Amino acid sequence: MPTTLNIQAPADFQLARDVCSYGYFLLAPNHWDVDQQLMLRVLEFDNGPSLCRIDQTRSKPTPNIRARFDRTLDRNEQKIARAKITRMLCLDTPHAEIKAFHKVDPRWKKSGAGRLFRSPTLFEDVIKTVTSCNVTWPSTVNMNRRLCEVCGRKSASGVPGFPTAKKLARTRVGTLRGRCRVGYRDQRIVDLAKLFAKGAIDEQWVQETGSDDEVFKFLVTLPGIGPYAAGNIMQLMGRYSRLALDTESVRHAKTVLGMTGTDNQLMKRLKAHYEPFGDHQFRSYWFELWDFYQSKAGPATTWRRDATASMFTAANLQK
DNA sequence: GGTAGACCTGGACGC
DNA sequence: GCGTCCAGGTCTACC
Repeated sequence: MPTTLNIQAPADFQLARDVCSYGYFLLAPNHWDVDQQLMLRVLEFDNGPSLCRIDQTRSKPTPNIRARFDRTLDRNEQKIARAKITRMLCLDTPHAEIKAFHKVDPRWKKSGAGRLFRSPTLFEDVIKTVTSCNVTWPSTVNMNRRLCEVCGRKSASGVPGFPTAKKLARTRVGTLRGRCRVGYRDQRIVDLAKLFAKGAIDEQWVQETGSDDEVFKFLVTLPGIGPYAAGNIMQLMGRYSRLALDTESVRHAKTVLGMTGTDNQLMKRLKAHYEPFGDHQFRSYWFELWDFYQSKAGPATTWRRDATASMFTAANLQK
């Protein structure tokens, strides 16, 4: 009998708002079902992947997350599934932390925004970040779809998941370039996968115990990870004290914040602008950017994965 | 420490 | 439909 898990969420958690809060919810193998307002994706286990449907029941006093799988999970798999879903949905971010953010930046108190969607594993977040560098959004969408189709294992339902570090560490660079169309990122992806697969990255230190400064310095030593990617990976680990500045930030500075100057000057002004938000500055920056996107394309909860590739071309954002 | 150029893909545009 | 241009972050070489 297929497994169903119930996971208690923090009192302020809202599935639609908190899933549709960061672009990775649109990248394969994630699939936001707009009509049913639920998340579908394959989760990876040692015994094989399983397609999971995640929705929310409004039980009291706190809402429940319901995860329905396409096969039976054993006890160990259930424990792993809970941990992965908790990471994706930031269920371990307590209401108190969100309230602290809203105290620093009250603009988001009414909507309750504060959690940012992420992947079930740090490895997937790192690879997704590499596929978002030096490329426009449609290419990022395609790279992730192809990585899953070419290298991911299929669940009982026939839907592929995201490839594991072990799998990508053994994948030929020619396959990544030729079939997944990742371009020059091929070798960097394999090198990163090898580091994760052999345990050369202390995930507990990176995610929990290291200081923000130490972790940032470490991340920029990894292949394919520069200052932007490191800042982005930091926020995906729940470390919001740094910005991840790219050309989108420059556009935001000009069009939304009304700043002027050269790109270098704008980067410095952006840092100064968000400095007062302290440990929450990435959140403040990101929800401003997210608001802009939603003003262009409607509520993120209505975005369909396959349509966003054309919605977020540079030309459309300039309009 | 700062800067220039290469890396690769795919969208936009002109013909 | 084809060819060309350009955007995008990281890395390396060079000053």
